[in-house]
Amino acid sequence: MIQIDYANSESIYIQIKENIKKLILSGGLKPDEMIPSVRSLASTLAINVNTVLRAYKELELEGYIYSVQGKGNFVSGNNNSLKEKSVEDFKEKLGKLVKEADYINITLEEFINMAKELYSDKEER
Amino acid sequence: MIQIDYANSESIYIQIKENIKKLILSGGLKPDEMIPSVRSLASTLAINVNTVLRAYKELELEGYIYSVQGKGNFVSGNNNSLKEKSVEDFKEKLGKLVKEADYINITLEEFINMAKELYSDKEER
Amino acid sequence: MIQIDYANSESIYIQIKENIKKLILSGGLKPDEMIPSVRSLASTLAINVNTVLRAYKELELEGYIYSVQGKGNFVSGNNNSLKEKSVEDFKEKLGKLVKEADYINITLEEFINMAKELYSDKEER
Amino acid sequence: MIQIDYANSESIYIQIKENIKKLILSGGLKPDEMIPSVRSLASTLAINVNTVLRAYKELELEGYIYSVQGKGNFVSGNNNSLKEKSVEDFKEKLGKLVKEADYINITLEEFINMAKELYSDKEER
DNA sequence: GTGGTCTAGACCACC
DNA sequence: GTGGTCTAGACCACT
Repeated sequence: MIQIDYANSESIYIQIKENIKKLILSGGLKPDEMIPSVRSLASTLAINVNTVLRAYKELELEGYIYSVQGKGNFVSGNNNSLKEKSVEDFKEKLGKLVKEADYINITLEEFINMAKELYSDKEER
Repeated sequence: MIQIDYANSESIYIQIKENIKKLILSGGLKPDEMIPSVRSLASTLAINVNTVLRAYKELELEGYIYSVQGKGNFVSGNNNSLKEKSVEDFKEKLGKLVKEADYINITLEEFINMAKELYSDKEER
Repeated sequence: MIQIDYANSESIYIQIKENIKKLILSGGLKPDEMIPSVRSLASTLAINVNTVLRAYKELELEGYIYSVQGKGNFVSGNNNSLKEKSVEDFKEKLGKLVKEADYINITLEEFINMAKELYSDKEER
Repeated sequence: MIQIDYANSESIYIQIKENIKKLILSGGLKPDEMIPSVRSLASTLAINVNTVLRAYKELELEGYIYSVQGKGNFVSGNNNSLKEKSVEDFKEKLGKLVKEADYINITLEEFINMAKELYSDKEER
């Protein structure tokens, strides 16, 4: 369910955060569903408990999950505001990429064609 | 010519690297043109010589520039392979973004519309 | 495990790099094995932390190792592409040496004889 | 006759030295033949006079050339001892390469085959 | 504990 | 003047 790539330069807690965010936004984790306990996830991934704790704490601060003392951590219910925020984040990233495309002289047409290709690549899978 | 954003979380030497890469790829710096000396750039940006040196060293390792003892640092000549590499890097980033779009249910049409908007934003500037 | 020759004109960080490259290519260091921490190696060799850091950073850029924040530096997994690259590098060096042999009128036979001698020297050791 | 590669990490005066050494050892420059004057070579290569001076001074120290005040620099006559020395240097380099071949598991057969190939490549040219 | 960034300053080699 | 190496030490982030 959650995977860590040690060769990735991103720190472990960030990878956990991103992983869970994606699961929530894609619907893999439903509202009020329980996510793995800090200790079980730490032992599954063979990492330190503190690392998982930090990821969960930040997810809570950002509104993705809520924690219930003595019971566990659960997916937050108000998905809509989260989606909006993530769409905005996405647009910002797209904006940066468009700027970058400009530097290496990639036209809008080329950009769209690449995107189409990559989209259809996914569907074939 | 080169600017540093201290509010940016990227480290200084990475910002210098990216800055110069873009200048080279966009044609702002021509092959065999000399780039600012480590000392002059360091004093202009009010940073340490070693920080600039580090950025330049990595640019050299990646093939963007070459350095001549006692003379300075110069833009590398083989621009074509660099462009190819940067287009590939770009495609990889686009691929990641497309995956992300999938998580938040952004369709190809929506994606393309956003891209078009962002492209025209640029032209208006 | 790693040794520095101060009489050698090569700089310290280059010697560390070459040393570790050889250990990885010869199999002395296995994939995903941890290499000495920057601080421990620095104190063992009685050199500055930054010098080790620099060697490790370049090894990472060249794909020989990967670094994990807070954990350490580890041998990269994709040994095959590294071996290919090192064989190519080797061929290039051999090519230069053959050219040089030409300048001083060393024939192919003489060249091969020298090589045979040097190879058997090794085995006797 | 003499060429400088600015993208080469070797310093310019070393490149000039090596270039002239090769010309002498290969017979391109005969004993007592005059080599280009410091000033003419400097202007031909568009480099500083001091750089050429340094190269010539070292070549003189190593016995490859001799200089006559007011007349110029000339190829040394005692080629034999120079050849011997260069053969020894060559053997040392070959020794290092053989060691390196060992690290990446290149056998004597493979080594010889590569050398043969590279030798015949030359002849075809 | 681990790695990563930056500074200040020294010293060397090359042009 | 140019780049390159190394040191010592500070401070930060991550596990």
